[in-house]
Amino acid sequence: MINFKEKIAEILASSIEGLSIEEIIDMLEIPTESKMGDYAFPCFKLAKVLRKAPPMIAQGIAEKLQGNEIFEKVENVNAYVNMFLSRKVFVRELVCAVAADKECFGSSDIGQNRKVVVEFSSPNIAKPFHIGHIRSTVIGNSIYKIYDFLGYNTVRINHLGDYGTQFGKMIVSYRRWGNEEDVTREPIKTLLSYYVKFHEEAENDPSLEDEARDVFTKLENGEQEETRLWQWFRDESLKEFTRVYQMLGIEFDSYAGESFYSDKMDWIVDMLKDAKLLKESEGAQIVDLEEHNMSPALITKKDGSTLYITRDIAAAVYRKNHYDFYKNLYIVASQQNLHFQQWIKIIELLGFDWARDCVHIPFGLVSLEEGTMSTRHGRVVFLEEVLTRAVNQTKEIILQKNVNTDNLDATARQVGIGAVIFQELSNNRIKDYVFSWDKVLNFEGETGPYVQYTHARAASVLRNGGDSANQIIASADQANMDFIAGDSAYELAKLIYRFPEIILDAAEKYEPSIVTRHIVNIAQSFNKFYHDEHILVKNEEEKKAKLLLVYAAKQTIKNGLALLGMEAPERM
RNA sequence: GCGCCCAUAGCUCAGCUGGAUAGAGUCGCGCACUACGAAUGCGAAGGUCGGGGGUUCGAAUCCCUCUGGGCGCACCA
Repeated sequence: MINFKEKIAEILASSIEGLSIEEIIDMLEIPTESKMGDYAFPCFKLAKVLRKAPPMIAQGIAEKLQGNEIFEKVENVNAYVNMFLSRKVFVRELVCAVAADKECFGSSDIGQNRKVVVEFSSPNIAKPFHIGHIRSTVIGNSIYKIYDFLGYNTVRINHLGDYGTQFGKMIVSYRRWGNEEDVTREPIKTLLSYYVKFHEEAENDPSLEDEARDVFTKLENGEQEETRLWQWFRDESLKEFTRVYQMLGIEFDSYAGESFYSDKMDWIVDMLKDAKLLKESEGAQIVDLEEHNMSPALITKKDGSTLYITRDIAAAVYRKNHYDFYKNLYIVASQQNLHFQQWIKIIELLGFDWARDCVHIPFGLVSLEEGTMSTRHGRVVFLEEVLTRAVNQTKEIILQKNVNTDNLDATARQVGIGAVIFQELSNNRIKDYVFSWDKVLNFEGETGPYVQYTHARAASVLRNGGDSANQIIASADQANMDFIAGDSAYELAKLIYRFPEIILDAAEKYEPSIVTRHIVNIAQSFNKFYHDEHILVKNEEEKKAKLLLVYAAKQTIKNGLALLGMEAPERM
């Protein structure tokens, strides 16, 4: 597909002295309103260099550009050179590109197969998968999809919270108050109850905390009985997590969690020691980060057992050795900002220049109307329940609307779960939000079902279009673009055209919501086009051209949804 | 106390590497199903961009400061 921005920059470069094409590309803007053109070039900055008033400069440039065949019109308004592309040229380019690329439209080989490790989801074993976990899970999955689409060689890692003192607590609690049957029957709920029980009891009997730490140390030393219990808890928990991942359609390449690094702790501690970074303080081993304006990082406790920062350092070094990553991404809550700053700094102090390739991608807090979520106090909303309710509601709506779907259950799943995913990816990830049933079960306005509905509607038009859509797509270049050069068709085409650059932007900023917002815009624009113009007209030539644009919109929405981890039903 | 983040329409949010009259959705109001799917579309209404300084031809956007809120700061993860 022609890069019009680049092309315009080339043309401009020949009529402006002293500016490179790259500089011009940076300066080119898309005007706030389309009546001001498709691209605009502001001339204010040139005033000093050229020693002329900006409007004069703009006037001069506009005159030089006049008559170039890719422009329909070029005018000078308020020191801006406003450029209107030839609609026919533009729309032909776009529609043919989508027809040729299909499910690859928007993809790229910019990644050159370089390795990108994405760590996401990473729930704690033996705790329920609640609405707070959805963020890392869904954002991470989307970032993985985006990088994959851009030609990177991606690795998805679920860094399970399957280690640490909490397992000491769990084991202590199980031995005192638990039994095997309950765990087997309902693993997570039961294990959670042990965890809660532990904390209740520990309030009156602080020695339990020491006992738990002691048990964890045994676990870390590989004692048989502790290891067996831990392994059992882990296996049972993973079964439940897998069920949620299946509902969400999410997979991982590795479940190497914290425990995976347990035998690499000495290695890391020695490495830190050799680098003279370790210091003893109150019986613990720390890395002093004062000169980097951070509090010290605790590497080992006074009893010698490790902390999660030790395991994160080990994980990073292991991943560099094992994957030789180009980028190592962590989709983890913003509460852990300091933790990441600390260990990435330690990696740097160890002399590893790849510290800069480790990126913490934080996101905001989810809370409930009652307050912060707390597993211990039972203030949680289970993710599985959210997904199930969304699916059930979708089913009701479909039955109400009496639409013919091939498979009610499958469609309700795609739409209901899609609604939850879409909402999660609608806002900037850094924002905190309060979970609300009303909001998550609302399917009108800027929602997942709205975008999927638009896709299904476009699919319906294509089905009703007569000639097979494939035939029309195959001969895209022969279409008469006059029929899709009207205002609403052109606006739609422009949005679709920007899809590839939107994905690049989303990747660069690690921000899936950029994709989400854009496909909402495409859906809105499509619906407007749909209302403004009759598509299935008698005139075959006109109908074919319009169907091509419908196809382009449908395919782009589908590709966009896929990047969010959502499906695009043909009917709903 | 120190550090990081957030503040834009009644509500939820875009826009933030400076550019033209600050945009959506939602709530409420008024319209449109005898064209291809009304989970839709159209219209009107809704703003001291938290306050105050500064930089600039130009600031929601950059800098300083204040206010309000969130998160974090040693043996949890």
